[in-house]
Amino acid sequence: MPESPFRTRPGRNAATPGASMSGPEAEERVVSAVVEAILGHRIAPGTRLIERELANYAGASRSAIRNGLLTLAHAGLVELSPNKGATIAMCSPEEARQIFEARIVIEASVLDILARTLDEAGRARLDAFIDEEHAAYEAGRMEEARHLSRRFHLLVAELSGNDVLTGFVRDLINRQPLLSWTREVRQSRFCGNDAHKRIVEALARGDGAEAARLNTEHLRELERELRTDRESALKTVGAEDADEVPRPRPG
Amino acid sequence: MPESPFRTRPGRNAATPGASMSGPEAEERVVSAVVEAILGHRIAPGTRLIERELANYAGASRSAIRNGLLTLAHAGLVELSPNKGATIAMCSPEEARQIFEARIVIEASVLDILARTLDEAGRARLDAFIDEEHAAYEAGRMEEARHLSRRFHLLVAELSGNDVLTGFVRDLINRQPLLSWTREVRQSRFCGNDAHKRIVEALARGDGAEAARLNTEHLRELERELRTDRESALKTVGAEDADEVPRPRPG
DNA sequence: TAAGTAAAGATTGTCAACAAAAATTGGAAC
DNA sequence: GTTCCAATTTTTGTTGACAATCTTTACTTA
Repeated sequence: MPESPFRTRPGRNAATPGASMSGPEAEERVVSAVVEAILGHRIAPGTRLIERELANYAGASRSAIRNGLLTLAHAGLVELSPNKGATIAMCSPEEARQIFEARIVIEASVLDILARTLDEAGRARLDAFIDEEHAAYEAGRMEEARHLSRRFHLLVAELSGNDVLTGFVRDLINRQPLLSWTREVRQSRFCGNDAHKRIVEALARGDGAEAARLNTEHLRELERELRTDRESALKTVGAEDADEVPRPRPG
Repeated sequence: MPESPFRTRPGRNAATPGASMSGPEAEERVVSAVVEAILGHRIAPGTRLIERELANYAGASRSAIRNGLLTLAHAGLVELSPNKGATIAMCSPEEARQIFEARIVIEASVLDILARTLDEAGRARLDAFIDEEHAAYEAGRMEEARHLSRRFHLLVAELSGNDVLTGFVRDLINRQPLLSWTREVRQSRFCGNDAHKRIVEALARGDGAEAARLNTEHLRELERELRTDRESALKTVGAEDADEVPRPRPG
């Protein structure tokens, strides 16, 4: 069984390595493995991805890996430089700001659309989702809670019925974990506050402007938290265990 | 000299075929050739792209072509289906609606940002651009005018300083020609009305809301024109010269 | 010790050939 | 004339090998 090419936390692997079967699934396997690893904060930005290692890991040929990396690069999750290879993308503070700005304006538009078109079925899905999210949080299943918290914004986009905007939102959400390279993001206010719930209530009232305002506030708070996390991480960067969290290699 | 793989209008080629040199430029050459051909309405949506033909045309190997097609697929310009190959993407009316909706909301946000941040240099660039656009229109250089007309919306995004949103706008604009498959889009109101000029004026006043409103109106009119073009094209589809405009092949 | 340099190793970029799948062609039956 | 089916051709998918490039290592020199 090939070893995971990602440095992982002890007892937690990036994904189950596939058999050595190849095919179009192999490409997807690599893509989703990398995405999952990024989302789970198991790879740090700047980590170099080596084609051959990924190929062995996924039981695929280098061509499939190459395609997968191209896909990831287009999604902004990895950076490709000619003759140098692929690394997990690193977001500068400025890029992070732009991503948040983009999320704010696009999600505001989506909420505005949704407030006008939300039907009973959609409302029911949102309510059920909020309950599920709350339950995960209450039960202390933090990883799941964080996952659902991200999914909420995607669900809102999906319900708006615009696949194009939904795709943009998905890309932006997937890049979120690149913005902070601390392993464990503070979860306190993630789902503790009922920001999502209040957004849904505004939507149910048909008040798109208020829903957008709440969402904007919510994202701004997230951005603030992230920035403080980032700053504190920079201060203590020398004290961490290099084996657990791979440091970005320059160049 | 290899023949163009695109059916072209007489006396007008998709691009100058490159020498048989290979390399990373080959991939870009194919990508830009296809993009240009789509933008110039020289390939119809649904046209099948055959790897070997593209390879001969661009003087590249199939690998490079394959990467290029993947890039184009990510941008939504071609569709890839396994074992079947690549075709120029076809937009359903619903997709077209979604693309316009996305443009409307994203460009509105961009204009809102820009109204607050536009400086003298930016203002000057916009004015110069408007002049250039007008000049091209007056001189009857229609292809250039159409090109500049699209570039205007991109320039606005660029000036907003948000690369993420700019990328989204670029993708959306590039897909525009897929929405109508008539060869010659009626140009009458494209640059004839001074929609762009009025948008810039609103921006200069710092009135982002008005700029956004004007832009939305502008895009809605474009969408209306496109829809009528599309409908009339559907009526006369049997009467056209099959050699000039390749019909989409089903499957 | 530090800096510079050349060899060795590792990694990516490219290609051509082969295998698998799909599209086309031709012909037979109705 | 139309429909079905098999053989052929075309096209895509995959692999492995080789060349070009970058990175590391080891060594020399100041």
